[in-house]
Amino acid sequence: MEIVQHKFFHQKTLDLAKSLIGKLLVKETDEGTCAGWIVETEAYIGPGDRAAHSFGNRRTARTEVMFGPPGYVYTYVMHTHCLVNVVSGREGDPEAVLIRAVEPCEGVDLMFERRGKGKKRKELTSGPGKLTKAMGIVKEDYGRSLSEPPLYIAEGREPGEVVSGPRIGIGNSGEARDYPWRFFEKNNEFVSR
DNA sequence: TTGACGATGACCT
DNA sequence: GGTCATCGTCAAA
Repeated sequence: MEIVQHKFFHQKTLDLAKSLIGKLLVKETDEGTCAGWIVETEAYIGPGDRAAHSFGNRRTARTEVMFGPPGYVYTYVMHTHCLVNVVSGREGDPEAVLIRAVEPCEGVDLMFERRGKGKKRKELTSGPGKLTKAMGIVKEDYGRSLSEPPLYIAEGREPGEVVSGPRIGIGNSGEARDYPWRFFEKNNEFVSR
């Protein structure tokens, strides 16, 4: 598995969100290694994005990592689930890319064990909360570098056609709700919704 | 301290 | 399509 060059993270957040499609998200644990091709992402650009946790440069213990340099992990706990983001933007710019869905590549048996044997393959990683559970990504991964094990981004495959659209689940966020900042691989069955 | 509130998913009808 | 589980984070008291 070839880890991406660190400079890969040094591009505009919207470009990074699109570039991540087709890359591999890899997590190594004591139980084994899981990897999946990224098929769906969303960009969150703090300063002017009402839907982002870092809207208006709001800086708290939780959003702190987004103010640092790109290429680090921002995990967020939602109800009983955990969501994973890639920190983007220059140091001082609180931007991030949410990974919403991946297609299983390696460690599929382990994913079934974590998600439940009875599940369909398609149900394994077709959502932001599902993929973290399938791959064993936890809130303790907050702040890790994505350029080294146990959690990293690796070169993957050439994606099919990548299209964009409005983001999901951000309800009452003013104009930001309609920004086409969600990117996904067209006709891929692992894309959520 | 406390209370309100989700970038969701699973299960119900 | 609707409900609810259930918990960290944040801001106010």
